[in-house]
Amino acid sequence: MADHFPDRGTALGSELSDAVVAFHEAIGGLLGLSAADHKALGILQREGAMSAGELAARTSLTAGAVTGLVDRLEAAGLARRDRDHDDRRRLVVTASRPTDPRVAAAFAALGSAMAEVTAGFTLEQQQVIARWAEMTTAVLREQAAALRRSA
Amino acid sequence: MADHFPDRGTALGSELSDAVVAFHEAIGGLLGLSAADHKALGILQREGAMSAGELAARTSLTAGAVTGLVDRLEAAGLARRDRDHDDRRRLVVTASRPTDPRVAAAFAALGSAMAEVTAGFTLEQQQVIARWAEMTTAVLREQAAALRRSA
DNA sequence: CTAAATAGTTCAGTGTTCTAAACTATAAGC
DNA sequence: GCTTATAGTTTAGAACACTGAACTATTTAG
Repeated sequence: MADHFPDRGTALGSELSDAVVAFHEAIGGLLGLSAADHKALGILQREGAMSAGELAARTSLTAGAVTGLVDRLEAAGLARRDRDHDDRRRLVVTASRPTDPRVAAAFAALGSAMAEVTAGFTLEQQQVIARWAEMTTAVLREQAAALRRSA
Repeated sequence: MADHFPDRGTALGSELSDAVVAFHEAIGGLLGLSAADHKALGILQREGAMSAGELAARTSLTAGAVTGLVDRLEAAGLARRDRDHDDRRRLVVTASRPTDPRVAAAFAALGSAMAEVTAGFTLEQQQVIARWAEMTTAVLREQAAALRRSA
């Protein structure tokens, strides 16, 4: 994703983007998850517990594939299956906190390293950065959605 | 990748990170590439042309798998195979500019949207953001490398 | 109460990509 | 010039996750 961008700003952005992806992959590798499974876990973490059917819709997988997906997440101790009390056909899939101490350590290390980075900026500067991050996130989401539509 | 982070700064970072991954995936989907192939293409774009063996080392794939990988990239018009002049056993794999007009359009759209974001900040603020991006990139790379070592 | 619909699981078959090993072509050492 | 090493390709087989369809359990409608 690099040298499509001519100017320095987007070059920086693309370096950052690569680093983000590399970190995601490293975490996924540690958990023994494929990229697809890791992505599904991300959906569960971000959007909270949901039924298997909803997860199927969000991942564009069939019901059968979701069964296997949840099997793998559960086996890795990263998600939980519960029956819905009201409708006992339904399944509630919940992301668990990863119990692997290496994962916890990884997030702790990232957190403290990022805290150190943050400390290098004034509060005002931090607000500027936050605003940029918000705007950039919105742009990326919008562009990704547009791409999906055009595909 | 979401709710591991307690504070707002890292929450923002994780949103940004998700958005980056989503954009990567959307581009990959448009090109009809698997995540692994897309990643390999990224390596080629970022680090420049390299031999098949070097690509194997960078992707942790066997020689045989790289043959298939380069086949797919070449078929998609995203990479080129050339014989090395000095050592004619060697292959030089070069990433090509994607010819698909939708990809070009996607990057153009992203570029101009990001230019608009950038325009919302003073030069001084842009420098702050750039510094933050550089530091964050370094932290992420370092943490990813540490994770890979521990795995 | 029975029939139809719905939620998930299981299973058989398919496609994809990987590894390992045999193979081809080229280079380097002696 | 042989011999050995190296670069990449080919091939056979294994692993894996997916789809679609049959199946089980539960709920809803008539």
